[in-house]
Amino acid sequence: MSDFRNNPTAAEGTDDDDRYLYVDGSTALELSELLKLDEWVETEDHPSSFAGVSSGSTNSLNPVYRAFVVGHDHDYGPAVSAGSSGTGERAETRSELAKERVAFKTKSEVEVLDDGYKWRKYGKKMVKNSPNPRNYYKCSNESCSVKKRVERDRDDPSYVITTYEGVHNHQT
DNA sequence: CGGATTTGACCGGCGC
DNA sequence: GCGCCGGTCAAATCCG
Repeated sequence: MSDFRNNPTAAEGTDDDDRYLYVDGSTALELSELLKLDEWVETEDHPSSFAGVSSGSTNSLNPVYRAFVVGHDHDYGPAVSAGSSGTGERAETRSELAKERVAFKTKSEVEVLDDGYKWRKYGKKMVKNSPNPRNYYKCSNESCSVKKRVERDRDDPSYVITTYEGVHNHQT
């Protein structure tokens, strides 16, 4: 159940501190972030960028990017907890985006897709909901605070979910 | 030798 | 107030 768009599983309520907008590559987003997404998509679209690990294995060059989104952290007022009146969904708080998150779901055997940036892994964690570990990367550039989070799909291990956080303030 | 990984520890937030 | 959970740090290690 790749419920990325929203999590009706309120039963747990532990995960999902942010919401994801499920958008296809064709769906139009009115946010300026879309431009960036587009950029990313285009970047990914170039198979030449798919260097991957030197495993030499025949990686399936059949990328299917799918999800992503723009969420904002901060301002997570616990005030919503009282939203017992049905669903207190409000997807209109997109006035200010403190941080931006873009998640790609790609079908690939290699988790590390070369997007042209140098990443330094700084952590690995096991998430409770998935048997697969989650890797944390950070842009190697000094003044670039972009972070990346890579994990495999819980249901489809053949899919890799890469979540970018922040924007690069430097060229490739 | 320098820099990237690794892996466990540490920490802060949220829920109960 | 305590414990769970996710995210980050940092020291030791590995690799080029």
